[in-house]
Amino acid sequence: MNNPPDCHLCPLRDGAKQVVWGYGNESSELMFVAEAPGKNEDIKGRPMVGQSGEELDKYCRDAGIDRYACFVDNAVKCKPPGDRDPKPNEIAACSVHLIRALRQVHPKVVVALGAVATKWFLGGVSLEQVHGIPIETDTDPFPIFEVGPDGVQVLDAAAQGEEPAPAFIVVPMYHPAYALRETKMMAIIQDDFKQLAKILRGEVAIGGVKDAYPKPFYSLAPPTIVRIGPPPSGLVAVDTESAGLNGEPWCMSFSTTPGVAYVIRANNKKALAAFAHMVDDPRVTTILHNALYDLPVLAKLGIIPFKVVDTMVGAYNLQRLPQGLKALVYRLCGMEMGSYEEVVEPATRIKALAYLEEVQSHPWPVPEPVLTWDKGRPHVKQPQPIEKKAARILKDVDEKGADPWERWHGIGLDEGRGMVEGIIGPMVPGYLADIPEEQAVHYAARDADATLRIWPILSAMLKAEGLVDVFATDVATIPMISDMMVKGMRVDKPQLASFSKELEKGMEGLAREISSHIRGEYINPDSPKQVSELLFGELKLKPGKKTKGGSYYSTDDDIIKGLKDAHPVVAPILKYRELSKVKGTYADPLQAWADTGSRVHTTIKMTRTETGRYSSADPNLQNIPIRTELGRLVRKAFLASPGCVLMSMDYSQIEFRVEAHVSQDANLMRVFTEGKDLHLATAMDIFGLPEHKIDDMQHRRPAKTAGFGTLFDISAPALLVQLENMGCIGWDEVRCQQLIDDWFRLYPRVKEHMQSVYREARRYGNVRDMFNRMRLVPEVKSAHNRIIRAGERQAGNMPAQGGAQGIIKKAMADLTPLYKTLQEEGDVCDPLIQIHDELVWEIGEGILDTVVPLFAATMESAVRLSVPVKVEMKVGGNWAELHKYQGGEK
DNA sequence: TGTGGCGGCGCG
DNA sequence: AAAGCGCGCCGCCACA
Repeated sequence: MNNPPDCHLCPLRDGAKQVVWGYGNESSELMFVAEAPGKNEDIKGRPMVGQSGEELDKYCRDAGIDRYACFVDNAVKCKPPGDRDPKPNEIAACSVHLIRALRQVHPKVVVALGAVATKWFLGGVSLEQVHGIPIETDTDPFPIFEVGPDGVQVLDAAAQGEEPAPAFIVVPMYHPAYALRETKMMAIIQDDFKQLAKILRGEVAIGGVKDAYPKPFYSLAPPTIVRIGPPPSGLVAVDTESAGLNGEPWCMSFSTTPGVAYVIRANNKKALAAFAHMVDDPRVTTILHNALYDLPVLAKLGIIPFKVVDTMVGAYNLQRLPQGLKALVYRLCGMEMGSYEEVVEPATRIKALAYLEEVQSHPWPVPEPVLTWDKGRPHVKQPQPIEKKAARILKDVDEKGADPWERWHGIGLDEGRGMVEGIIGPMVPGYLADIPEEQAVHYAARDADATLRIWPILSAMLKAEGLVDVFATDVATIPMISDMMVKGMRVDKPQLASFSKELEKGMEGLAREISSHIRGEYINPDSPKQVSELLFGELKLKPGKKTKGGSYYSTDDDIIKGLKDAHPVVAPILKYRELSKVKGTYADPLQAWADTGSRVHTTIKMTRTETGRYSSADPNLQNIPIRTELGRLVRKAFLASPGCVLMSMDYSQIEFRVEAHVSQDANLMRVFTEGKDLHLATAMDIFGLPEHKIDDMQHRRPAKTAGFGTLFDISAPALLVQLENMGCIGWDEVRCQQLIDDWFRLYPRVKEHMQSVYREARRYGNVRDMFNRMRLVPEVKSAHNRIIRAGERQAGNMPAQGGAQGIIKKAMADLTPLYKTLQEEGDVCDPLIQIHDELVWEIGEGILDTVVPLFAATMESAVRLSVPVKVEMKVGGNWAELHKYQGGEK
């Protein structure tokens, strides 16, 4: 390669040790182009030789590709400082070198590793959409250039008498370095390398899947729609679009034939009624993409489908597909979709500007000064008046083309935006209603078309992967999950408000107490860094581990709890943290989340976790405090409605029961069939003591902790930390290791089962739980031991966590017709939230005697295991004070 | 001024 | 050498 001796085309060279030129076989048909050198590359002068280089090697080897027979280069040849992304001007300046390499090597296939390289070759495409898809470049994408004193000059190739650069195939991929951070991405990269091998063998169509219906027909539904009958296929894909402040439905769209879709406007009552009748039919399956969003909207339109499937859930079950409709349908059907934001953007912009003009033209109250912290000292800051902020945004829109919507929402609610929105209402985005109807109809219809087209493909993939039952179970829980979100949980707003005040007072007192212990210096107890400098710097206390970043010593609870006796400042710091957490995460936000009826509505995500669990967000109702007295005061503010009680149904020891079932360990199974307390029985056995000699702290708690640890493959040092934390005395690493060994000696098949799961993971790169739910563990095929071990632990935990989820999901499906029937009969029986092994309900007092035994029996018989399944039922007026249900209560 | 990573911590 | 699974959210702080 005729590289220049050095290069100063951009400022990056000044901070780099050397220019890292492309390297390798210059007559290779395959070339890799990554982003920029990192630390290792900068030292060694070769591209992709650090950790991500090793990762690249491994993926290549596993796919049968010889990386060392290839040419490897970067889009940018000098290491950016601090490993930041290279800037556009740096990339542009460095292009001359990449073009030279491409012309010299003239590869047939170029792998673009990462977003920067992909953008260089293909422009602004989404990697989520196009990764692994071979795309042909233009005939001669690379101009001849000349580097002169004025910079880079592009010359006309033909005029220079040069041959045009030969066309080649670009395969965009995620960068291995990204996979090292987000190890789940390894699955996608590994798949793409397998795909690359096929591309090299000429087995893959260039450009990906072709859109089979490039000229679709989308339209407002004709008047004859009122006579619509069930489609011959029994399949109808449906989507909804909302507009207006309260998310009022604007239309729904449907498709029963690929490439054809219709839109029914929300005001077309007759057509909606006809459609509602059509889908309320056992012969018709309604296909939705993200049913949890659409079902409540459809309900508002009077449409309650008889049978629903969800393509987003299908994509989730398959694990290696994008969940967004746009990327999904591009990859599966080659169909291109405009984004909603793009479609409504012009309207959003117009409305935002008008809003900001109004804000700017009013005088607003001067904001109160805010107390902040600056280098450990309190500091009073005078926030900018909100009308000034609005003016600033308008100016930036004019001068820099800023996005007015984004900028306004970048202002914190407590920075004036909340006040303004309280008075003139929030800024309203553009809706489909605000753009020309033809465009709106096209956009809305296309989603239904896309959903219909992906369904048969997903359906076949689910079948091929043995995931039909898993999918069916997930889909069967949709109605209950949807109801939970719509119903919400009742909170006592005044109680939360006064609690917050008390917490604030408490925090002030603690902050004073903390500062009284140090030499006139203030610290912000909310700052881990300042706390660390105080404890381990000024006070010279004995530090534990460093933080992950390594810049200072960790101050987490586990570490500094043990320092309470070493210095009196430690205790108030920990207490302050507890108060701060409760106030900032629960007491304050929950008030704000509550609707006018004092109910908080969470968003439950069915497609988020690796193990099949649900997650809850905005607000998260799955992590309301329970373990400390103070935290329970938050829980106490969750109330039952008048005439109702809260009911909690909790699977007892469900993960261990699942483990007993899947491992078939005789001892573990006996514990449960004989109805014993697992951890007590374990402690008696391990310590060789009769029950009356078992001490909780000395025996049962260690056995319990070790037991839970085995499900995660805990290490002896980690177990030691746990035990010491709980106040168990006399443990060391050796004894902890012994305890773990003893646990497994007592339940030997559990260990064998875990090891067989590791083998399964290493062999297939994925593991299945007892319901055949699949979890990918691409980590086991990493080049790095630490990551492989983490992958194995994740794999080992999947059968228990996934299995437990499978059981409660089946129970939820079984309970759905029961509670729906009660509701139809006029009773109050509402599911509120699922917390992994627990369901919380709001139940009319009068029907408790019916509901408790019926629901308990339903949950306990949802699946048949080799051991009994037990449920604990508790009721009460608030969520903190539940008691075992005895029956016969009022 | 706005953003994202990190430390820390709430739950199962 | 590091050595615990699964989540979401808060405040701080470095950085652009």
